[in-house]
Amino acid sequence: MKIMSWNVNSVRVRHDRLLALLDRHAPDVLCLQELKTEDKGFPFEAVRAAGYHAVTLGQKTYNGVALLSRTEPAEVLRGLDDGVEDPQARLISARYGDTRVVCVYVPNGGEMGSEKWAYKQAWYARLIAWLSRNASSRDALALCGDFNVSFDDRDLKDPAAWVDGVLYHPDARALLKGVVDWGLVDTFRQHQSEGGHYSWWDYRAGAWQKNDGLRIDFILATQALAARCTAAGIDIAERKPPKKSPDGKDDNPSDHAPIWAEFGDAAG
DNA sequence: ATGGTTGCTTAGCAA
Repeated sequence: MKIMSWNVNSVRVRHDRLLALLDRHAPDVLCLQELKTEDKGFPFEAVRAAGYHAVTLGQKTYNGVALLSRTEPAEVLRGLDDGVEDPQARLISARYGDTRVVCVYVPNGGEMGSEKWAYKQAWYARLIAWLSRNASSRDALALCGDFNVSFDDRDLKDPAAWVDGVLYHPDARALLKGVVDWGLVDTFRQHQSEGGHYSWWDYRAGAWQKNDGLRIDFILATQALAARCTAAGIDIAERKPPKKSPDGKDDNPSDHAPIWAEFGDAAG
């Protein structure tokens, strides 16, 4: 089973790239974040024609998440569903066979001390509560998406430049640790211990050209699932800006690269 | 350089 996750940064602008990604990787499940459209703007027909089921939690302008899959999803859950008044579409989950997949777009957090930072802190706490309500760390579960936090110095080109910000402040790292401590393993680090592997490069200031990136997208697995993880990686080629085409038609990449993890079949 | 770029929605916000 190959699980992928991609912050697509507008599913409408990335329509052709999405179909190409499905063709290139043939994932069993693809988690998408930042659809930036309501459900009616999602390309259901094209995805179905490519051989995928799709369940979505869209939102106008911002956020929005989806799960694409070869097999039919079961037990689809939308939103944090905790009684908190919150219009932001940031979580969708479904079960595929024995494995529950959770797709999240964690809030960025703006600046430390801001209202957005408070929302990010609260959202992490609500996510852990959601996990405890809807799953067990003994189950096969993959929590995938854009977590807007890096784990450690290996995950950033320039840790000093980010340590006071919402993506890498010690208080931000503590939020991510809280999720991992619920009972999850970073599948990428099961297979790669070196630094210099990133999943997001700011569009601004030539970050891609300087490889000034951060690894903030993860596929986190419970021990039951992580034990079957045979490989994991990042498709950085998808992030590479293409040569300007002669007709001037934009074919920009998302600012995030897709990430993936492969899992063997469950024993017995 | 309080900068830079992209997307949604149309001048300002979010990332």
